[in-house]
Amino acid sequence: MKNILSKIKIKDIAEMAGVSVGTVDRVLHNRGDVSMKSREKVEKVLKEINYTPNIYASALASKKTFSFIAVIPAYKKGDYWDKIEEGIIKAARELTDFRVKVEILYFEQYNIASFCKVMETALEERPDGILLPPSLKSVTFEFACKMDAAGIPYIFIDSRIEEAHPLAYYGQHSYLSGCLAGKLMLTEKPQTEEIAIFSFYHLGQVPSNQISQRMAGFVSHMMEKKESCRLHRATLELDSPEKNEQVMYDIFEKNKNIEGAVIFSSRAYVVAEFLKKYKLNHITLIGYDLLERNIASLRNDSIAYLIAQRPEVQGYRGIKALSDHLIFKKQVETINYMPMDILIHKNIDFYLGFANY
Amino acid sequence: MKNILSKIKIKDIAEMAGVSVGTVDRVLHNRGDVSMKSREKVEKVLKEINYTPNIYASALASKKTFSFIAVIPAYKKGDYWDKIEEGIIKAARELTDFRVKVEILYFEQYNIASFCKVMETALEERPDGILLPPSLKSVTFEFACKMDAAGIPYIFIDSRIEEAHPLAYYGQHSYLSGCLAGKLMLTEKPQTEEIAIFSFYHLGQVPSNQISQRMAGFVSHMMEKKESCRLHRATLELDSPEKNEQVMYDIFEKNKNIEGAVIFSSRAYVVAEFLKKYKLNHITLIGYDLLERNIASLRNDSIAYLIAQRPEVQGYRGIKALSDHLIFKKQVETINYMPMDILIHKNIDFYLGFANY
DNA sequence: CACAAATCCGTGCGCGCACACAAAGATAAG
DNA sequence: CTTATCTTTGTGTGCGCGCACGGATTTGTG
Repeated sequence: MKNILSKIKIKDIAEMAGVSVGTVDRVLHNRGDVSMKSREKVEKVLKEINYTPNIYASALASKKTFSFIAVIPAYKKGDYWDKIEEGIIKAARELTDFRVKVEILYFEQYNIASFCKVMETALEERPDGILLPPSLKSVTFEFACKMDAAGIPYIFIDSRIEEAHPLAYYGQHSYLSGCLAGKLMLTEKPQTEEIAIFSFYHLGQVPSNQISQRMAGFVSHMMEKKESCRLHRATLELDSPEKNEQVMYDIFEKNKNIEGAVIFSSRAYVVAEFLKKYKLNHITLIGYDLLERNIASLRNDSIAYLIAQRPEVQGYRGIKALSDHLIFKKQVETINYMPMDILIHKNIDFYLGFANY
Repeated sequence: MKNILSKIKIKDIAEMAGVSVGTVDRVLHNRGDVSMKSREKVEKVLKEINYTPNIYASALASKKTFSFIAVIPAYKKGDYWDKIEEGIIKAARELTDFRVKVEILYFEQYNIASFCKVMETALEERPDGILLPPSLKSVTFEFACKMDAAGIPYIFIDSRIEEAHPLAYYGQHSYLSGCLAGKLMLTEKPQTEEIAIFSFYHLGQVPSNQISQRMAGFVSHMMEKKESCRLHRATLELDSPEKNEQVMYDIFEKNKNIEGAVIFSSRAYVVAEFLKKYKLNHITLIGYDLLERNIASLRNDSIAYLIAQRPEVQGYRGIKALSDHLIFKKQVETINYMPMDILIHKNIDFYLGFANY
């Protein structure tokens, strides 16, 4: 009864194989200096039993230290990246007893020069692993190659670059999340013939793959299921509330038949707050991500659906993937699409009240 | 730079306080035999620094062993309880190095005598913690009292009994998940005036709180939002496919205007497969839980929505709550409602492809 | 055949902690 | 002041493992 609890340990293996623990250790970590005969004896035993080392004892005894670097955009509180960082920090805490240090470096979002600079410093530190969201494809790919060359495993979060070879990717399937938005729109407004699509854009900014792919998915779904539907596109700007208000006013004024609106960035609240202000509550708005202002708008019904992608889990699992690979020698799955969580007024509270880790 | 990695240890505290490690240990675990003077010295240091013990070293050194018992219904593969057990086993694996043994005992679902018998044996084993889904209220409450008296912490999963005092509860808010079903139904079929509600029932069975509360939530939502809507209730039986088919045939034949159907148990596939067979694809069906046959029906569009509640997470967190409480001395949240995940054809694959732990 | 070099292997220490045990100090009783 | 008793404190051992060092065995060389 009791010995269910005590796992097989190296000492047991040594006895079974008729060698010393040192030899078993050398075989397990195959660091040489073992004769064929002993190696075979040990390997035979290993094949028979199912040895799983006590990773805690192992970490305790190990003198190796690890340093990971997470490179993410500087963010404001309540932002999408805030959640990502939350997950990174949670993972970091759990790993301190394994001698892992996680450093977070920030770059200016949409600014490619800033991204490059931060990545350079990250590489200079020669960390054991790096976590980053891809930026401009060509540039990111260059860094990916450098990391490959330096033998530094790296994790992509948020979005993905096909050409690179990260240890793992954690993020949404952007295109299909766009289709999902389309599907939700048609469920909510099966009859509608006109829909508004808003994008944020700023001159000189790096466009987001993520967002353009969502849009592509949405458009393709609409084309397929309701070809007759007209899509009105409009562009908003960061930090230009008056201008944005004008843009929205124009589009909704000119096209009274619009019954639905979508916004593929995480700033749906900009549109939501406009709809609220002008009491356009016949318009179904669909957005992405659980920013605080988005949630508020979901609660007051100016947003109908939010599609979420568990950013905190992306950060958490990203870091964990590095430690699984480097420390615990576990196989890690390469492509990890996040669930596309559908949040509405009715279920948001339970979602928020729950830690997704 | 490097010493960020090395945390404060007991030895450090001992030096700072000018006592030996033994004394610090005695203060930390307050097991007496410490003079006021030394205690104060140590506590002063503890207040200044933020000591977090290395739980792995601690577990390694500790001679304590723990035994948990999980009491769950016997299930068939692919069932809801299969997922729960999956989570329990995952947690158990992670805890073996902490000298935790988890034993799973099965009772016959809906059979109160069987439940009692299994609970008796569980109690006789005097485990350190018990995890169980409440059965009949009065009976479960009695066992709860016994466990309280014996000082055995217990976890409720799946559903909840207000009167008892479990260490924690993990499960859905049944009533509100019923409301959610109502909301989804009205989104999908805003015009419908007739809806069918199916229940499973068997003579002598213990009725499920879970299910009746979901129904209550659904009905109340419909009453509030669309009073005119007529709800047709019908009862199905386990293992009576022909009889069930007759019941369904009758209800849909007699009420040609029915455009929606709901089923609050996890066996939506029974209705779904009927709808598929008779090509009643104008009927929107809403069900619960990701049984394999439900998923198949979601994929072939005979189920429109499935509401899921992360059963594997319930099992996992339930066991983890016991170890958090008993071993790691962490505070555990008492009421933990699971997110109400909304699954449709478009997002099911990503949900299934992802481990929710 | 002696001795050096190379290969192989066992032992011992320490990671941070829990816990037992013995030592030392304080107090009481004679 | 001595001895017995109780209180308080320090030290030592081992949990399972990684790792280094030194010893044992084999092989090679003159």
